[in-house]
Amino acid sequence: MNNSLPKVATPVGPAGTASSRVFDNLRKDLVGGRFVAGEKLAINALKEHYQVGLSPLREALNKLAAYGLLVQENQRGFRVPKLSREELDDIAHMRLEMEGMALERAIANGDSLWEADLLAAAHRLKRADITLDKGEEWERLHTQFHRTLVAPCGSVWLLRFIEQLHDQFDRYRRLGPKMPTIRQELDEQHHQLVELALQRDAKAARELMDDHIHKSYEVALKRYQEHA
Amino acid sequence: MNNSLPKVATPVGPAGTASSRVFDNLRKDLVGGRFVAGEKLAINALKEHYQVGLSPLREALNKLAAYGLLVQENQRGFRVPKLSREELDDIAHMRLEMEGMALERAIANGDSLWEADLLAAAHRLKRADITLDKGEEWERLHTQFHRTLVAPCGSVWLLRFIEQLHDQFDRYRRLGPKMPTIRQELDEQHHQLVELALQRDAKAARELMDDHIHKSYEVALKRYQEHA
DNA sequence: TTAGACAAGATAATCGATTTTTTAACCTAC
DNA sequence: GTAGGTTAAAAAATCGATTATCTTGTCTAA
Repeated sequence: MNNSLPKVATPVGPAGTASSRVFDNLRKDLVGGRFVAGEKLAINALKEHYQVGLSPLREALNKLAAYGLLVQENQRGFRVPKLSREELDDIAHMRLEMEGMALERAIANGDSLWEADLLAAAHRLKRADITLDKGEEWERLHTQFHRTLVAPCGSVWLLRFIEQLHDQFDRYRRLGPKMPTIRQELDEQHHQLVELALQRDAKAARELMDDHIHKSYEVALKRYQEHA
Repeated sequence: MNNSLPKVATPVGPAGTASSRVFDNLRKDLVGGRFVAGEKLAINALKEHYQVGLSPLREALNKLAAYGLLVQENQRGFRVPKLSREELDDIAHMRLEMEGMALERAIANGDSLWEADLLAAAHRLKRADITLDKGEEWERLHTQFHRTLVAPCGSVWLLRFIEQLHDQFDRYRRLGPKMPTIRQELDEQHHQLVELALQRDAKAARELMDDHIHKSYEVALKRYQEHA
């Protein structure tokens, strides 16, 4: 086969449409706390910032509103949702229920490929942590680790909800700077979770997951309270 | 006060923006089965059908995609999601977990205003059924009843997920024509649910809710299997 | 025949400009 | 001073047209 002129290529292109690109970037920035909660978005400024036209930008904003990372009010644009203690409690509580459920099911269903993925994800996460990266890459790997952990739970909708809750939770967790002490503790738990998962100890794994979410919750709460 | 020239009025107008109007209509039509699963949407045809311009229509489509009632593929538009036995099972299973949880919490939290709302919602639903309405109104009241039942569960996110699951579930349930026999049975359960809720019998209520969802699931499954 | 190339038509995505609505500032009458 | 009203500016929503991409049918060469 002659490959002098690769037909379509773009095998790992930076995604197709302007709309999807700005959606990804906005989502990252909203979750990462680069907007202040309650703020009204200045669409023209966003247009410049993300270097897109009005139409793709508005389409991205609409998607984010349906996803819950923005609030849309008829005729008066888009806002970043407010933060509240009540909502943080709600999100954490839902994470407890849903990730616990998902983890138990994943441990029941996961095959050996899953075990390998899990070890790999945990290892990548640990290395990124050692590297003391600026954080963005650690966040990506952290998300990926938790995603992998529950991936074989067997429910597409459960995974979808969990992902949504993570994004919401991270709006609180990522309000402030890193807290090295507790972070170490949480990192330790990641590895323990892998071990328990490999041992197929669903009960212990769920208890540890509960504790993990509890500790994360305390971090998020502290940051929320210290925030303003 | 002189009311010769009512200034702004529109106190209960048919919603503000073209985008939100077409979103509501499309959502209703998608849930009600007026599109065939897997179908690719012809945007120009929709523009005519819903009498809107391209921009508000696309914004609505984007929101519906983020919500899960449409699938968006880069550069090739929007499709109605396929139906599958696996997904129906998933949705039903998630409904069991989440509505059960919500009902228990609602029974723990609900006040006397809730009791009144619940009785009212159940009564309206029963009357609509007697009227043998074309169905659209019954559907609205049915949704409203289930929403009321779990409303005071205390979790905004749980309610949000349940609503999303209902929309998805209804894509299956509303595939075919009504089934009067089983419908009667399900209607009966609505009233029993109210009774158990008023008695604050969380355990029995949850069991009945499980059964209710199971029966609905069987209806939906049958319709899915008979469908094509 | 059939895989690949090509062109024409259809559709999706985006842009630039217009229309509509809200917001803010100012004014006036009580 | 303050409620109500007017208007100018700003912002949101929408439109009409353009650009980019995909799809389909046809043709050619092996």
